[in-house]
Amino acid sequence: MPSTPRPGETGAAQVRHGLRAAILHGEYLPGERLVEAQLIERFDASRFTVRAALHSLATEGLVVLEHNRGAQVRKVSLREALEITEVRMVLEGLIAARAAERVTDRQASELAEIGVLMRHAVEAEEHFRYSDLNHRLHSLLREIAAHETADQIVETLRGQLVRHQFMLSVLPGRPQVSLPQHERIIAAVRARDPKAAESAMREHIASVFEALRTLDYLSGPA
Amino acid sequence: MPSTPRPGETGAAQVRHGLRAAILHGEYLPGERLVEAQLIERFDASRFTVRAALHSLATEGLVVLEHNRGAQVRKVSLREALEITEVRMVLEGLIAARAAERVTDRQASELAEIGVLMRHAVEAEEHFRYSDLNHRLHSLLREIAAHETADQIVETLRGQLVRHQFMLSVLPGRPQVSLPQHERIIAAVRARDPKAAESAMREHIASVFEALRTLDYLSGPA
DNA sequence: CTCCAGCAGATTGTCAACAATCTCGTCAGC
DNA sequence: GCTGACGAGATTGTTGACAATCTGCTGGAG
Repeated sequence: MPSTPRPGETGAAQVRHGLRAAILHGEYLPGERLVEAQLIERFDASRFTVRAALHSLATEGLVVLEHNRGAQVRKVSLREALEITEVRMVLEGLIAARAAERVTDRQASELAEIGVLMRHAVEAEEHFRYSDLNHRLHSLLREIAAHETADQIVETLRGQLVRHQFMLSVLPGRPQVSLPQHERIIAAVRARDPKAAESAMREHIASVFEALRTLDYLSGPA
Repeated sequence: MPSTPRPGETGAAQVRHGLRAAILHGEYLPGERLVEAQLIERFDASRFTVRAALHSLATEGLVVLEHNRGAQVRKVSLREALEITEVRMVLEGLIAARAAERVTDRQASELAEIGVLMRHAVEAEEHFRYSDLNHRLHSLLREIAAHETADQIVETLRGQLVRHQFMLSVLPGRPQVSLPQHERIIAAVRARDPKAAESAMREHIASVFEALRTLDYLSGPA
């Protein structure tokens, strides 16, 4: 599946999106070399196009380029993952605050609905469903906040974290911890209280931060 | 001055730095087209190299690329400038908090020194000197915090703001407003009080935010 | 006088070939 | 048996030429 070819897009953007998706899906692991010839075959693109995509992803921080040694998927150390999570904490805090200022009645009930579904998912122990709702919640908040700059940075950072976040979602007991946090965020935004929304979001991500740090001891200093 | 040629660097990075510096210095104005042929001559580089640099700066947000229409310096609207300032507010808040946790005695006295020099500069109405010290203060805080992720994002955003910040520094009365704010930040970091440092920094940049917004009415909706 | 089609010049997008560099296996010397 | 130099193969860096597209001008029709 060489990614749906979008007619409106130039080849470079197609390859970039495809490769980005592949890395995010874990098809290429951190540290793995991205050989141009392979990518040319996979995406049926020219070397020029592949090269442009690699450079672009390098600036985005998803791959690293070394002179005369080509590209490889960037390894994100746990220290970096923690830094990224800290940055996400303050940025999503900003987003939550703005969402509380701008939320419409319609959006407020959408939030409420997600909250209810989340509780059901946790009670039924449907972890995948809960993880999906989690994503929808953060996504909806960003949509409500309509803060392009913060939005784009958060999205970029999320890309760099995929592997670590995957590990997190496996941690048992997490949903029970995060559900009330999510509910507090939803309540604060619905109450149109920016400060409460920001601090609820920050506490939530701070708890993710701690969980990530704990994970370090579990997996050891690889 | 085609930028000092660094021997250790590949051509692409040289052109990128040079062009970046040129844009930041205002040699190319927002909206101005960056014609490849001109850049080839200016930096004495190949088209390939110039192209890579443009793509890189595009991902960084300093230029925009349109298909078959080449590159131009990105115009940052006031709305975007305000968004960027908000993001800087929370990120530099995080940096200030971390700086308060990690500051050494030696760094603390460096901060104190900058504070004294700032006061002198304001009293002597040496605006340029104050602006320089301002830069040094924020820079030192980032060094103390040693938060690579936040640091890099802030630096990138600062680049996108150059034009607007230039306008700000011209505003009369600003130093009198910002001096006490700076002093509070320094005091909080020296007291090793993360929360106080964060809120002092946030208040400072929130005030910059308001000043920027005011500027809108002065210059009109161009 | 105004508007639209068509053309020439300029500019960018793409490609294929060549040059430089690195990696890794091999072999001679100690 | 071990160390280090050598070289073939693989991979990336760079260049120049060619194709596609856009922009602004010219000229004719209404």
